[in-house]
Amino acid sequence: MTTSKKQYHHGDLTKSLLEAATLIIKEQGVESLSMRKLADVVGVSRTAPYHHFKDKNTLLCALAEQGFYEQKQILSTLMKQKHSARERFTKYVYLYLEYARLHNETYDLMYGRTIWKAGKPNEALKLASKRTFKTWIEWVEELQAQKVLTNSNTPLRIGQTTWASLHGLARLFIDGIYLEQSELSDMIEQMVKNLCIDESTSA
Amino acid sequence: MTTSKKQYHHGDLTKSLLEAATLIIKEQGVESLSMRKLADVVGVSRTAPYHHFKDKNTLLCALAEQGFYEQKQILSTLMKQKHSARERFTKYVYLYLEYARLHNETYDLMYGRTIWKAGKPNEALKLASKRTFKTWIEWVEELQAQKVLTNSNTPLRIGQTTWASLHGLARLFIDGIYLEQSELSDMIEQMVKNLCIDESTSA
DNA sequence: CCTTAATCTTGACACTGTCAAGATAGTTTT
DNA sequence: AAAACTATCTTGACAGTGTCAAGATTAAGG
Repeated sequence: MTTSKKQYHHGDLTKSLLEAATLIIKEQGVESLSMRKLADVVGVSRTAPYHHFKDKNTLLCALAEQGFYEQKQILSTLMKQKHSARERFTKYVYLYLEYARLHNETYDLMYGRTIWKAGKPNEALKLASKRTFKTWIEWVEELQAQKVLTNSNTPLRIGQTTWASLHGLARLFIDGIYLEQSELSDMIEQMVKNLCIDESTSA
Repeated sequence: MTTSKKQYHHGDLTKSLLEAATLIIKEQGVESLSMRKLADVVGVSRTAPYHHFKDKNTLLCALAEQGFYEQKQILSTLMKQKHSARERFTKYVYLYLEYARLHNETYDLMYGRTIWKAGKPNEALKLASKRTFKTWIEWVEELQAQKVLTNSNTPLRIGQTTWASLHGLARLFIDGIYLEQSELSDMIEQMVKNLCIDESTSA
């Protein structure tokens, strides 16, 4: 697909594998990604991928890792925007759910049990997730100072519970439990109301 | 295990399978439950279970279904208790997370993608989940009337978002992302604050 | 007692992850 | 340029999975 078919050496298999895997999970779901099919798609023998990823789990970790970079990017961008703090937070909630919806299979790898419970997360993955989380907590601290999020607890705790709420909403949608896509934005609005300090107080 | 070893007919295989499966997922996780191992544990040939459950998926649906009955039980019990509405709600949040923690593998089947996305949920399962959800929404309506939950939206919407928040917290714990069990009750308290109307208002 | 229906078993197939050993092709050293 | 080395890829194999088709065994009903 990438280069001519009959090369013994592929060129950059690692990269090709990640790209193909990303595409497969997006179109067919994580559960139908197999090392063998992946190898076949890339045009290489069944075990070739094992010279680039120790495990299937390691491959999945790499995919999840990418997701964390993207998500951290979203965060950083939003933190630096003009607009009011409250507007930016609201926008973030929208973006968070949009990310989850658009990259739902990656999202599942990032926060699902496939890696975090069953398989064991990579060191690289742990690091990436920690960094993203840290960025989030820093923003929460700002948002507390700006009277968008409550001050009734530490940034860590508020960050955890707020994120948990977003995560829950995301999961219900991407796991196919809330099906009505049309109700999503309504729920988001309500969620924001739950999470933020009453608007009249901050104004 | 249940009866003497050499019976050709097992007695009540359906029941034995469910019991054994429940035990296996509790001790080893859903992902390491296989039809063949299950059959072996119960002392029967590999394909015998297929005369009682069309699919592996169907078996899993049955397990999830049981979970919904238990959860509805918790709900109903709590709705009828004395105490103030707010106390009961707080208690429910604790119980919800306790259930998720104690039966984390069942919880995953109930609300996870294994069934709802990958496999297809049973009719029986859909019904059970709908009933439980309906009970929940009814209670939310009461709680709104009693000024515990906000009135700023319909019972359905408030029920959805509130539940999403609980679900998110539950998931982060059972999927092994928040690991500190000690922080749980602190998070629960904060979550309740987020979800409920300010205490001073309702008093 | 003999038929019928319920229940369970054996064999088989296609698929999975992964290991060990060998093949191939660039790279480096002599 | 020849030889040694190393990175990369392949073939073969094994144990495990879900599940189907066909046959064996036993309980229940007439």
